[in-house]
Amino acid sequence: METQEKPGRDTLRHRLVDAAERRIAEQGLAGLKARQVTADAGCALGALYNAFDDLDDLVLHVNARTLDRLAAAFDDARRGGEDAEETMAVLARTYVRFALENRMLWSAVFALALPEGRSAPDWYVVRYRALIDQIVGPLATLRPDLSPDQLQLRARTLFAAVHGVVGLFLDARFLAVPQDRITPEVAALVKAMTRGLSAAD
Amino acid sequence: METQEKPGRDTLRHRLVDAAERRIAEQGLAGLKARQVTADAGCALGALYNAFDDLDDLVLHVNARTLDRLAAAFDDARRGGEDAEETMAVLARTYVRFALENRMLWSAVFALALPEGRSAPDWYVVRYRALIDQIVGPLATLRPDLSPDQLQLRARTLFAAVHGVVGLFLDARFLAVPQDRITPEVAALVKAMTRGLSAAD
DNA sequence: TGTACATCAGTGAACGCGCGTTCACTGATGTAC
DNA sequence: TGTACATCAGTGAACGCGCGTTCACTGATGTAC
Repeated sequence: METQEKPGRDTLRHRLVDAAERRIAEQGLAGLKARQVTADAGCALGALYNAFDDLDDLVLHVNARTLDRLAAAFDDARRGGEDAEETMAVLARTYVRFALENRMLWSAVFALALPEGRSAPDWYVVRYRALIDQIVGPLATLRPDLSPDQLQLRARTLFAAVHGVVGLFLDARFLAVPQDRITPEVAALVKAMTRGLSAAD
Repeated sequence: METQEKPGRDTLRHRLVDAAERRIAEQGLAGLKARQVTADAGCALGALYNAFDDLDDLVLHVNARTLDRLAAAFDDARRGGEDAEETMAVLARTYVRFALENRMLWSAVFALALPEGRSAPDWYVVRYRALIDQIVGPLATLRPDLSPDQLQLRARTLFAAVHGVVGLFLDARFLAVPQDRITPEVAALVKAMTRGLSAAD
């Protein structure tokens, strides 16, 4: 179903993803409209449906790109840490910075609600899993007591917890929190969660 | 602007909130439509705008009710704990159970996106703050080293972290996690976060 | 080199639908005299 | 007790708009002979 990604930097597909990415970054996922994005990409409305199945499909491609960028940032981050504990700390800081710098794009990753029956395609889910795996690495060092299965789970928990903190602090729905207080809070959270010996479970 | 809540159990306002609550519980926030909810409540479409400013206003009232119910559950929970640590653990379990049993209603609390300029009214925000205050109590006992300001912040972090874990595990967008594994993970998270002496920050 | 034909990305007007909100109107209830 | 009038919750047809998706068509490019 999914066409092989064409190599061309200037294919219509590529231009559409670019345009959609810009649009989402500025207006949020809800601000992405078929007419706008095709105009931005310099093609007709109908061409969108030649290049992609539908709008959701286009959004999935933007999100995949976002996930890839975070994965790349994680790659860099992991090279930065001396030991596992520091690596975890750096990963956390990286996540927070990334989420702050890519607010709209990052929320789009979680805001996209596929219709009832439809679930995200493999090439998409794979990217999310890759992110978790980057956490499993250092976590395994810090928590040698956990089984591989438990590590997978705990890595997700950690990710989700940090995600929750950043997310809730970001949207400012209820009493905004100054941004410079987010990073220390997340640091404390991660440090507590990764402490080996004394930690519960 | 906000009318005094009429006492009557059977006012149209009350019936509309009831109907909206049922609708959201079953179909999610996105499934709430003006026509449906007024039909369910047994009134004409236009009556909705007599009773409430608009649909969002109605949703706010449903959400307020949901927040109140969680607050009530927290009240009970706090009576259950022997010491502060156990109280925190019970609160966490309560939260998880509540979120699982009220999935749609609970996500509606966070999914409601007020239009650009508009922010949640005071009578609404108050309820959210009350929830946080219930956490501050036991947390203060466990972390006497934190200032009131820091406690407020940390309570939010804790809440948001748990929220993130439950939320991400719930929506099953990426690899669903069996429900019975959520509670232990959250327990571990909370225990780690509330450990006093050795904890960071 | 030239001609006929097939292919297919790209076009944009038109379709169709869902849905929030409005507004002129109704009719029951309460008040004044 | 009766009449005239005001009030206001409740009504539902109509408005208006936004927007995703389709589809008959165009025109450039490639292929066969």
